[in-house]
Amino acid sequence: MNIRQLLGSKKLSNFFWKTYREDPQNIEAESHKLLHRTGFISQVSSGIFSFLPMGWRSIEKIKNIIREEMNNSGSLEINMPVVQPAELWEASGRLETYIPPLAHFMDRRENKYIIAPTHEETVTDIVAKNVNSYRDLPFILYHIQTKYREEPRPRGGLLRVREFEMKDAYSFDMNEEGMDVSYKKIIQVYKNIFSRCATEIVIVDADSGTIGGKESNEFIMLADSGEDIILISDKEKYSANVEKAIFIKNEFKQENPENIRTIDTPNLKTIDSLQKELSLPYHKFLKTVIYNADDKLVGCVIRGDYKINETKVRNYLNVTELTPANDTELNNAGLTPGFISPYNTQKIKFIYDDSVLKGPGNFVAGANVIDKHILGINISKDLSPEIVLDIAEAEEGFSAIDGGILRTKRGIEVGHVFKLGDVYSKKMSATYSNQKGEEKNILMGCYGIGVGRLLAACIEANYSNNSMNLPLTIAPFSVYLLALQIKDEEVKNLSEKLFFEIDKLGFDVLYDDRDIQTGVKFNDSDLLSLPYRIVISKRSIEKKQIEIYIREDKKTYDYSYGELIKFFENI
RNA sequence: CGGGGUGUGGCGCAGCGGUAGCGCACUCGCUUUGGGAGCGAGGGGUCACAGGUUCAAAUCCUGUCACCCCGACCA
Repeated sequence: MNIRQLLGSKKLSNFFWKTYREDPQNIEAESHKLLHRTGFISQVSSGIFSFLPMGWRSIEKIKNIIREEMNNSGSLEINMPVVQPAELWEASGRLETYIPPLAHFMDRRENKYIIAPTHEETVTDIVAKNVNSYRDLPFILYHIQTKYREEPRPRGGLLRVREFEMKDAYSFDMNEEGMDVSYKKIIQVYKNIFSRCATEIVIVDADSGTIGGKESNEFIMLADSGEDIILISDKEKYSANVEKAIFIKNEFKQENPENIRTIDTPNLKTIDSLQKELSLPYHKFLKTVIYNADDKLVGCVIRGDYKINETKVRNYLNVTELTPANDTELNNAGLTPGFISPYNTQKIKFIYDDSVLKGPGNFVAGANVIDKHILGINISKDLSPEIVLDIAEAEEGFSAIDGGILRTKRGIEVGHVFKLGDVYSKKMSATYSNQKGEEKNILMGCYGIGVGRLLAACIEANYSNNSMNLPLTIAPFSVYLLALQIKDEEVKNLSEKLFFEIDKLGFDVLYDDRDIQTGVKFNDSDLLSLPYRIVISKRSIEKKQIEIYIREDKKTYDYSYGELIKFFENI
């Protein structure tokens, strides 16, 4: 390749690149603003974006890092289709249960096709058709493919979209031990990937949601703009998504059973107002919330010093819809909104949080009569709960199971791994014969990274005013070679010579050879904020010094030509 | 799906009953050019859409749609 061709796709006079001076109207997320202003993306519709040449270079760099690390781990790249027959999803049982509902279309012959939101079904089908023996196991397959999910609310530019590229990997093992090995292997791969993208991540215990399976971990990049809330123990041995987090509940001395008495509590419908009125601590109250769970009413009872974690309730009940019941539903069930209690309420199934058994024993609860509460309800004497489990939500300051104190942080979920076990292999007959010739279910794990979201998250983590500051590994280019007075032959020659030399050393150089205002070039360079910026002008030729700005140092240096080349040789 | 906000040239905005304007961007010319230039000359918009009120609608009314933000839900 000669220098002209090499320059072709790397000089701005030839590049399809448009930057914007102002933020687009309405948008909030900094990564979204910057992705737009630096011409990385172009919005097609809500949650659906095109990548432009500059943005696509970063995406490709991220994908290459992912590929290298996955391949190094021995995983094998494949490719699975986006369009899939509905039968595949019928086999796993997710055709009707997937949330949000699967996007689909009918072909000319009225056959139903799914636009895939994920690929467990497809990969399990491949394995069911092609694996027979324990000799074929274990292995890990992955691909980087487009997903489409009908998000209720796309947001934050690339942070939450409807169509996106995901790297999804799937492990196949003979037994639990093997599955654990694969799971740990991918966790290490993910650590490598994120550290190469220069993002600091926290690994947390997570809920497995629609995907299913038992154990699950999320990779969270800490950022105030993130939509996930996580809890980290200050002893740093425990961290979890709030959906999943457990904690040590306060215990109180068990009291002797009291007699029940009803009191007037006009308009005191909340624990807050009652607590003030009665001058009793929060843990003396029972909080009862009635939910509509897939059109059936279920009651949840928890001690007043805790809140209900709806994800935990949903998982226990194995339902898809769980919303607090409205007043009409409550009245129809003979309940009095604001004064509900499990006492003498037979029609409804109640789930108790285990906090109710940790003292003090006697509680204040609603009387199921308007403007009345009951004092002295004893948990074992009067209620004798049958279903007792953990349905409490962890909060800032609670005691962690490692002996530390839980702290709340916000973050962006950039990766998620699941131990699926035989959830899919059982339903889709992905089996193998073991050494004894017995047919066994293959145990699976699945592992995802959202590519575009990772880019947005890196920007959220690194941006400063009007600058993306992407790390060297994923910035669209490494060096911004800014030539001033480009019409000057000496400037042009020096610039091209330098371009070629640095390019040969393995750095992507973006050559700004545009014959436009100096200020525009500097501002574009600041927006893109590549790790290195070199300025060539008549001045450099006169002084025989070349100016380089090193972002990491936030400093400008003057080097001779030789020194500059040496500098890049030593990086 | 609830709550809020915004829709006017490519982008950001003003106009809020009398038939469309500003800045930037774009095209041409000259000058300038190490921090989003100056002067001059141009091109570009059925004012989101559909009804309605009015002599007259970007402007008022009704409805719809799109986008953004908060929540719900979700990887």
